[in-house]
Amino acid sequence: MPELIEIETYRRQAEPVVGRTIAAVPTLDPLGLRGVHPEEIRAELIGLTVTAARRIGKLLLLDTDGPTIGLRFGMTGRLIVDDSAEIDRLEYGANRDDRAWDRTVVEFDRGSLRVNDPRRLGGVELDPDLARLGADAASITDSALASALGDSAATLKSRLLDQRRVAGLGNLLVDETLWRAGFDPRRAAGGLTAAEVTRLAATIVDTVADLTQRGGSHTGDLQPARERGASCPRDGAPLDRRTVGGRTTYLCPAHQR
DNA sequence: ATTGTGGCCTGCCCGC
DNA sequence: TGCGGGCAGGCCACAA
Repeated sequence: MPELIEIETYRRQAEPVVGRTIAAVPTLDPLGLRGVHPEEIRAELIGLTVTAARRIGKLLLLDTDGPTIGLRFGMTGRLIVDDSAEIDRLEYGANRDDRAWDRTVVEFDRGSLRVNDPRRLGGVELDPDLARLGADAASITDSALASALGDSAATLKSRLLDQRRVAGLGNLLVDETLWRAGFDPRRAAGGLTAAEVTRLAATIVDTVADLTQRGGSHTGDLQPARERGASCPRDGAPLDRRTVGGRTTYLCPAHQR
């Protein structure tokens, strides 16, 4: 999916719909509704006026004068507001805008919003439980990261990917951050010293800011080396490709400890 | 409770 | 050119 950086772009894109009223919801993919019947959500949505566009982690929130609308984008979801998309290409996503992949379409009194998601892993939820999300990675503090890592025996990477602990990081951002900070993703999350937690928190914040400026989660320094047989862009050592936290992981055995 | 695994979906890319 | 296999930025249910 788009990670925190892309969802923040979507949030800015969605700002113009604040103040608009939902007139119709012609498309709602049942697959993304967690068992709730499309008609049920449609009935609740029609007539609502959007009051704010927020983001927590990878969750886009549209507040209204009724329930809050939560939009998730899965791995391939893109947001199109008033028929224009700011991100027209996603790493690993399809490069076309096929209307057959529209999973959510909302028509307002003026203009529209749609989620185009070939792989159908995103979804819509009303009044999502925000308590299930950890501190937002873009501004995470030392102490928030320390409590997110806790004394966990799980790997550092899996803990950083766990949205209940730290919200917003996906596979690419975690690999980039750990590579920059020089941590082995397989280390126990609870095994970091206080100084290491401080260094990691700073690297997370800096990396998110840096890649935001560059234009996306896929613009990291490690990214060009995310392929078999590649070498570390920092020290030239052969990169290691393995599964950590259930995800494909690239790491440098020479400088990530 | 915590941690790891498998599966959901579909498009794309590579090699034969 | 066509086909099959492997891959994918997320998340959830489930099992140990």
